[in-house]
Amino acid sequence: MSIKYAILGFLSWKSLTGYELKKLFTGSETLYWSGNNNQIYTTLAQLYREKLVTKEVQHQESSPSRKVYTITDTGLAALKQWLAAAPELPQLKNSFLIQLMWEDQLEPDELNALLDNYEEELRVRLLMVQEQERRRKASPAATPRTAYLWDMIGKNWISFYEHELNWLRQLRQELPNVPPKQEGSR
Amino acid sequence: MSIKYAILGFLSWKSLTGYELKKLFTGSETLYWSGNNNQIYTTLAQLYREKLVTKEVQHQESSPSRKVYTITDTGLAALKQWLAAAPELPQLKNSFLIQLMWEDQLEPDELNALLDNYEEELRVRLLMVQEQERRRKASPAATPRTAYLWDMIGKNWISFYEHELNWLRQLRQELPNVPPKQEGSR
DNA sequence: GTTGCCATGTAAGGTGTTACATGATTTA
DNA sequence: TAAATCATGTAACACCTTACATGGCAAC
Repeated sequence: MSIKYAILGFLSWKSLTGYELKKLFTGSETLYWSGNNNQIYTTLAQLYREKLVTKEVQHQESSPSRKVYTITDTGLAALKQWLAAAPELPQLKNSFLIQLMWEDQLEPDELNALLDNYEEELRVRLLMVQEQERRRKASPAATPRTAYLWDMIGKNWISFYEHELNWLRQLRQELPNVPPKQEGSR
Repeated sequence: MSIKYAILGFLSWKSLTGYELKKLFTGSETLYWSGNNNQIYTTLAQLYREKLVTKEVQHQESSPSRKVYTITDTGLAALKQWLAAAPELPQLKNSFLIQLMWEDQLEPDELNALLDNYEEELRVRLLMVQEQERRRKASPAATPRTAYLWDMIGKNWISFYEHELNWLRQLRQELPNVPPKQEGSR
């Protein structure tokens, strides 16, 4: 349940509304919930129940009242404890690799179309992440250390996709040299 | 819902029981459900309802009767369609990167302990995956092409963890040169 | 006039994990 | 005598996504 701590993290910098948090999540690869407002609003309600945040309701004539959330001392303590807690390993789910496992059952041109498709999607995503990074770097960071860490997080993502692309290119280069499938080899 | 097609994939090679499938899933990084028998048994029931597989019950005196599942022609067609379908991008969830986002709030020695911990876990996992690969390569593959593809899938995983380790080492090398956090910089 | 921004939420459904339940046989 | 293997499954819960619902205001 790291969305809880991601929210506390942002609130440790400054008080925010659910909507502002949603915008911060949107367009971040790392915060993979990416603007899923359901989880943001329900998690905020949960944090409020657990007294890790306080809520200030700002009534407005027009449309819903803004709810500004502020982290409590208990919240800060909970955040700090999580920050120091044993990290989990990354969780990578790549259904493309599952497809590849039985790719032998496809015709060469079908496979080629599949690989084209995957390569194209990877390239588009890489460009998106690079663009995101460029924009993020433009906004100032709290400390040089934070700036460095966020840069490294961005690099992690960029090189993840670059790496996947390189792997794919190697595969596409070598595959024609591998004896093709035998017909009726089921 | 790719577990459905992963099961059909295995059944396209030979008929299997739920228990045998469970063993095939266990210890595969790619098949990330890794021995979650709940999903295997429920998915098999679903595949049976959808007539993508047939079931042969083998009664045994002692303990539950084995249920051997066989793929149908409809099942083979469904599998082939999925194999040719547009691949999804990999989905990477790395809560360690989320922790890093606010690591500024930790003391240098706490951060160091965290990085130690992550590096160690990565190294252990890398060894596990390499060992898995070594064992998998020992068992014969259906076709040279399948062998090649499975090798590439293994390489993808190994280099994923190697890559993450390299990134971490770079971070640990550069971090001491970055000005430390300012006290009370909340 | 349609799109986008502000701002909150609910409902439903899909996916995934962990624990529980049973019980015989084999291996250490 | 304890454990692992064979073999099936259920229950509860956690997590995540998508769609729905409302409605004013500003910009193009």
